[in-house]
Amino acid sequence: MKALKIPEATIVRLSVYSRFLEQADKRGIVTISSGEIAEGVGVSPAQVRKDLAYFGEFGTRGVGYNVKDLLRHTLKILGLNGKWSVVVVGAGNLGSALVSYRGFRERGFDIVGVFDNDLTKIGKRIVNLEVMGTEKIQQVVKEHDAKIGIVTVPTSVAQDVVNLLVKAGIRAILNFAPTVISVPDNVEVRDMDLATRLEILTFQLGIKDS
Amino acid sequence: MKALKIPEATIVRLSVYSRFLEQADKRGIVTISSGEIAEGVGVSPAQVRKDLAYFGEFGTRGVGYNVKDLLRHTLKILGLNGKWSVVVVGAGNLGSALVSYRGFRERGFDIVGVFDNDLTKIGKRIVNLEVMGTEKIQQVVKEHDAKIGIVTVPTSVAQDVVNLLVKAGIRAILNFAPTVISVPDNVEVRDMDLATRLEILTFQLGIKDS
DNA sequence: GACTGTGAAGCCATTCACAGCT
DNA sequence: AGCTGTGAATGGCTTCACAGTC
Repeated sequence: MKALKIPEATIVRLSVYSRFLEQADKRGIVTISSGEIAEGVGVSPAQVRKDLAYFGEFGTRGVGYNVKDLLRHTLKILGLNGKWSVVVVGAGNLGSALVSYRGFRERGFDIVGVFDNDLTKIGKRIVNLEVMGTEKIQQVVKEHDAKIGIVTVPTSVAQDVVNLLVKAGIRAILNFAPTVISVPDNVEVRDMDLATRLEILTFQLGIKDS
Repeated sequence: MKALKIPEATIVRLSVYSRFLEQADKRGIVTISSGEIAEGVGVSPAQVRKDLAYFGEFGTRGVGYNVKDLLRHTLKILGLNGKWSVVVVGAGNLGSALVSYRGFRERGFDIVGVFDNDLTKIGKRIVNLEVMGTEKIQQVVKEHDAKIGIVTVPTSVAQDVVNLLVKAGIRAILNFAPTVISVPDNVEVRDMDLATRLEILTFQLGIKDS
């Protein structure tokens, strides 16, 4: 594979394109141009073409892109041609909400285990899953060959939980704890701190009103 | 104010620094260097200094930064010297979890209203708030002078909800719906699509295993 | 000696503009 | 004529390296 470095922003946009294409496909649209995609998702046409060009030539000059075809390609690129088993650690409000979040299933993410160390939570049912103690992480990860973990525990135990996930063989972590965690080089982490996202907004509001 | 353009990545890091500084302050650390901050949050020392330099000279050459002082400055820059009233639209699992999420309160975000149009949800209590119909948005936003809205409704109604928020005078929106929404130029939007975040990870996993 | 603040350099992502195909 | 694919130009963020200060 051409291992040329791809900007992360390109991947984020690809995810957006793929959802836009799903909608277009549902509406029965067969062919679409970079300009129409750009218009729909709020970027420039050149950006759309450049993003796609990292991965191949999917369009026809003078015509545009075949919607179904391009959709299939984008999903494939994102690794969404198949199911991913995911485990969630932290069965509080946020963790529970993520377990029942439909948007994950729609994109091929299957949550196969929820863990917590709070005895009042263990045994509780969330959708069709029973909350387990963290000592079961290893077993469940192996059993389902899960590669992705979601962390929604408090800051104080986030690193411990991450260590358990890494030891169990998890390769990618989505971290909701508002703290920086360390992992070996072969594990990917993305932080998703909710308060930080609001703080970007308050910063912007502060600038405008001054 | 010097309206020099600040990279958004700088703001995100500033949020991270401020939390790191809170921890350092709690541990009784009085003075800290850019190198120590960098080490703690996983960026380069030069990056830390450059980020801070956008906003002033907060350190002492040969010494470093006073922790309490720098913490106060970073919070101020982020607009966190005070409370922000926030409304949430969408009282499903995710919306409910966000209403009870402590990380918001800790950073000065006060959720003052939860709305939904699902009759089975209206009247339900989430923490200390009663879910209201969306026709009450205008009134609640005015009453609390809320400037920030969080959207956790399905894609199909996201744009309608955003329109209501904008009409009510909301100035900044955190959008969890996996679709692109449009707003006037004077309203800030940040998208926080949860599946997209996982897709960045699956893309990375795909690259590595090929 | 240690560490900040900053201009300059380097690097990466986006935009431009046009050649190439239908 | 219309639209893609892409090298070149631009713009912006990060890193470097050092002058300035304690």
